[in-house]
Amino acid sequence: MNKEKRLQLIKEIISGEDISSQTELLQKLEEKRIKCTQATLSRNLRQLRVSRVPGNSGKLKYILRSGEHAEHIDQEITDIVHAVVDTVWAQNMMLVKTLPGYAAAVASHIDRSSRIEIAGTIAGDDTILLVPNDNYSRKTISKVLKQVLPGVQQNVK
Amino acid sequence: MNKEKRLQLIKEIISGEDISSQTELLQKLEEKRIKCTQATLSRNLRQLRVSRVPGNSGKLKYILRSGEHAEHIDQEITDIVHAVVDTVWAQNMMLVKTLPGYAAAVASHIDRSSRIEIAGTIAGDDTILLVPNDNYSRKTISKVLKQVLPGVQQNVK
DNA sequence: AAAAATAATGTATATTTTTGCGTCATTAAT
DNA sequence: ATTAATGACGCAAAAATATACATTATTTTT
Repeated sequence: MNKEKRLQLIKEIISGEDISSQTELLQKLEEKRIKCTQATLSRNLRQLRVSRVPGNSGKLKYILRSGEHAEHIDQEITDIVHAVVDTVWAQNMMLVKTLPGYAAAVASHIDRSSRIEIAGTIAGDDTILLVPNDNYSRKTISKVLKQVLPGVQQNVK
Repeated sequence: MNKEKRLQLIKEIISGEDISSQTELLQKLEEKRIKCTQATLSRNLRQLRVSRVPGNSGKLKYILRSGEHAEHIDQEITDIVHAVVDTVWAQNMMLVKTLPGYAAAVASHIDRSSRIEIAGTIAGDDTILLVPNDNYSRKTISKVLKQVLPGVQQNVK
């Protein structure tokens, strides 16, 4: 089982070419030796907030909602992560502290992960306010952030 | 037969409330004495570039695609209200999404209303976090915002 | 004004997506 | 170390959407 890898690949594929059905995406994944069922894809796409929109040609295609213009997340991850200094919970929201001037970059990175668990972020200079969507626990959010910002230590409680 | 009217109504309905299926939309239309079939809706939605996206709650909903907003971007915004793209509730706070770069201006506008119901706002580039004071309901806050930013459509639920 | 071309629509159906449920795996709690 | 809780997944069925085809309306051309 390698969900993370699959999610990453899904993002890459749909932002790289026009995919119009889950079955089609399934095949593309299979070419990369990643197998799952269409049902799983349906769930994954929701989690990534991928949506199917009428493209310019009129044909339907999948797009990353918040990451339309952005490139996929790649090697830079590790760099960005180093800017994170601390994470704190308050009022059911997470405060992510960064090195001065890095908040925007990290927030943008979080935004582009398009995770459904996150309602939105607001970045100042060295602090990010991360607002979870309703009904997601701190624990869940922490997990998500762990995926989005691998290696960052978190104070869950 | 009155396609134009129907298209207009579709836009109004889906931007005013959360609709999650064409059948549901069909019923809303019928309430307004506009009748057609699901097949026609499917075609109309494509024409309007409406798409179905996983909303914050995880549930699917129809939205008018960014083409609209994109047009706005080039234009000069005369009324600050027009910069507001969407409002979302999460964690008992309201997220006000704006066109890129407009959050500060809109937030400032909200602040200057000095409404007691609002504890404060924090603005990023295109998102405002509006923090209500304790013991004010979502509904109340929505009403306040309606007064402060007249004409902005809100999804209360 | 008739004919021809184009657009809109409904019906029935095909295609696609979503979901309830059972199972197995992973993680947390006792 | 067990047991409980959570998450991921496949399968199959349900739900939802898209479309081929036929028909009717609308517009354009002659």
